[in-house]
Amino acid sequence: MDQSLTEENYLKAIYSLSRVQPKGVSTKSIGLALAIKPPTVSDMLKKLSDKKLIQYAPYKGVLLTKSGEKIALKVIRKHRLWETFLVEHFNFKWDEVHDIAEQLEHIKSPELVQRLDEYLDFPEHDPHGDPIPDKDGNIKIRHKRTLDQVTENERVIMVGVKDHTSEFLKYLDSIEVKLGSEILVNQIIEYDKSFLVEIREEKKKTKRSLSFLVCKNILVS
Amino acid sequence: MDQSLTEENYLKAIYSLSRVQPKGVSTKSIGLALAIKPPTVSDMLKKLSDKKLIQYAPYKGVLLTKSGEKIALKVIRKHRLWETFLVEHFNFKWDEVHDIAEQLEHIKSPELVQRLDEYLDFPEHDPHGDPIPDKDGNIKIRHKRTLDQVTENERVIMVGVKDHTSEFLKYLDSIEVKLGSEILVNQIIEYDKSFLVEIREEKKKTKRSLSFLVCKNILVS
DNA sequence: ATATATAATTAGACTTACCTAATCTTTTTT
DNA sequence: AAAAAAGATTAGGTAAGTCTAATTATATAT
Repeated sequence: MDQSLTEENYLKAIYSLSRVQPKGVSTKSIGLALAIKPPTVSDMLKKLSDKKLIQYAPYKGVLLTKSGEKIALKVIRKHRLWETFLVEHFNFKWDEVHDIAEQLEHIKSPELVQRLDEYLDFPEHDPHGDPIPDKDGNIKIRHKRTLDQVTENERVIMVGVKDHTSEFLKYLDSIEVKLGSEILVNQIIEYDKSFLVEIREEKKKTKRSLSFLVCKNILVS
Repeated sequence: MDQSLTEENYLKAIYSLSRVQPKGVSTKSIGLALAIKPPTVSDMLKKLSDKKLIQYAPYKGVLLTKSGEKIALKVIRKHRLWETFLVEHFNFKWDEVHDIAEQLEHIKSPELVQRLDEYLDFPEHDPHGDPIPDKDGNIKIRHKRTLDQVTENERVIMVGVKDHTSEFLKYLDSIEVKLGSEILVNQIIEYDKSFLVEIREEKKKTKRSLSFLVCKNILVS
């Protein structure tokens, strides 16, 4: 009862999209996410539906069933564990691990995942701050604010990113914003909604101006 | 110019078979090695030949070209590095790693292979004693004797296995024969060509009887 | 040296995962 | 409420990698 690599990718995409569109995910959006044309997506939805991995009625959006979600979470678990491994043990940077993890997440060996989890001492978050589902598929989804929702004079901690692209992550590196950084919002500029902040890292304090778009993609607690 | 997973498996199989049949590998034997029927193999040989990865003329045996060999060695390198990693860092036993490495060997990321190699401190042999090609594809092939070729009263060191099946490896575990074990050949029984040996492991000496078949599959130096 | 056995290839078909073009459905606009 | 736009599906086709059945080529044995 093993899924193909392709099926796993569809389930993962549907899982991610359903967090944004909880009422149902469109064929089109799945196609966009996976760079696949809608008719192909349509065929696959039929197939996943036959396998009872998604709830699907033609022309309606799709959602994962319990068993579909279980599989998606397993793949996401592997992806995030491998990313953690690559950063912590192989010295990759957080912007370099996505493509490799995209391959490693499809390795089929429950025993290997278990050993990996142990080796990393059961991490709860990956290098981007995303929660790692445990081996039973439980995932701690804390609803986090983005930095743009923070008010003036608040002090917050950076705990994740919404944009996972290499470009964004490298930009954060360049301005020395990382997971755990303390961010003090000094002033919000009305005109362009940019934020003047102070970033505090053990002993080092740096003042920065962050654009609205950047703030939108920084998760804080 | 990347090979498919399937193509990589064919190249690897041809590489291994050509060590035993250096004049050329038959379609049939490739099929047997990969559990694929000869007509399918025939098609693939055509394709690999078009890509100049093998020397192939219908009805003659095949051999790898320089570039085909280079690819085969890269895959073998990855396989053996991953096996080493799994045993040394994830506490897998030497009979458990083959199937997982069979998947990991197809991960495409030169950077990852490099980091893996560094992490392992550039190992020269995998957990079964097989040599690991270096990053330029150089492999140290020492012609090793099998234990059955050893004469009475010789003292040798176990350096590898010819049979890589889980069954054989577990049998060796059960009689406490491992890489590095010192083996003293006390007597060779004419009747069934079995060997009476003494296995020396730091302080422990054990007398054993090893069948001809077992001796045939133990490599020594 | 011919007959037979073995090996390899060709022919035709299937599955998975993709595509384009055409045809519905549904939603949005006017 | 009808027309237009957007979205989804159907129809038919392609490539990779597999198969079986039939054919052809080579090797072996009398």
